Amino acid sequence: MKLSTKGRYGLKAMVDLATEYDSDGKLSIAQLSERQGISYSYLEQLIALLKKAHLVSASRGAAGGYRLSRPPEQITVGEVLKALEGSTALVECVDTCGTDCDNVCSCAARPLWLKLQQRIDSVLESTTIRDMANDYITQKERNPK
Amino acid sequence: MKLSTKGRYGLKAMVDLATEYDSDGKLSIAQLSERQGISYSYLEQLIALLKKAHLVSASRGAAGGYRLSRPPEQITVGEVLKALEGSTALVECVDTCGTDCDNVCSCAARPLWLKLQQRIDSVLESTTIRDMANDYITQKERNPK
DNA sequence: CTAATCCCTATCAATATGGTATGATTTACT
DNA sequence: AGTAAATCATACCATATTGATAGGGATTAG
Repeated sequence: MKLSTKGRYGLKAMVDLATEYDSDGKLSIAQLSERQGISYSYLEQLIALLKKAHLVSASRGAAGGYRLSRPPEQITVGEVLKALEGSTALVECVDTCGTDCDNVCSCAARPLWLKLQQRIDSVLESTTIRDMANDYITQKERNPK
Repeated sequence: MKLSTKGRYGLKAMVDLATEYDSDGKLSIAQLSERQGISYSYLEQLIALLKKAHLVSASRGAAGGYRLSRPPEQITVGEVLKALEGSTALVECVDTCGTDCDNVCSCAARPLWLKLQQRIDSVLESTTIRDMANDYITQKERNPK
């Protein structure tokens, strides 16, 4: 029940990009990886996932970089995690009902999974990257360095 | 962000045991594995985890088996999952604050993790094995076989 | 005594994770 | 035109986890 670094690193990168959105700035992978202490090549792969999901757009070539393809208040954490991790489902059977599991209908745990998933999704879908960026900025002001 | 079969199988076994609790019955690993279609040896290891956490108690020897060591309404899903998976934390930094991560205090994602974890735990701690067993039974009545 | 059961540990294949490396392509700038 | 900076696309790899199998010992009801 762990969230992998894929989700964590990628989300942090998105928040970082969100702080740059209003000033119309771009961030390169080099900048992002430096600001967050993440390996360049690894981050490259994560950004590729975000790009495939149309959450960021790239400008290639020298002086290129990435920026959010939508305003940060229109990007939910759920979307980001889904792009990075494939799905936010705790258990497969909650989204793809009964493909691989043959006793879904008589599963003792299914009601719990559904309830749990519902609560998780409600948080993920109601929180935007803008919210996180705001939290981040006020946090930084209180505790610089 | 997946829950492994460890947690799923183990939890289902606990619910199975809960249905037997009132009639003071025991269930052997052979019975449990048969009723749920899980490998005997694998289930054995999961039950060992539950035993170590004092959630079930065993009687050894012929005609032995397992039963819950407490009434099912006093066992929360959270306890069970913690015993099986080690922790229910989505991200390490939410319980062991700042042991491995050196920028906890300036992490853009931390407020989100805390909020998310809070919601998850509230479900896990307020749901008992008894609740799940009840759900299971009524579900079975509606849809026998 | 014996069969049934818990108990314990070693092993293993498959997959996911987290990361490195390398080279090709595109493009701004001089 | 040339070059440096950047994205893009793969291939590779070490390690850990997962999900299981196997085998044998210890305990106990009948």
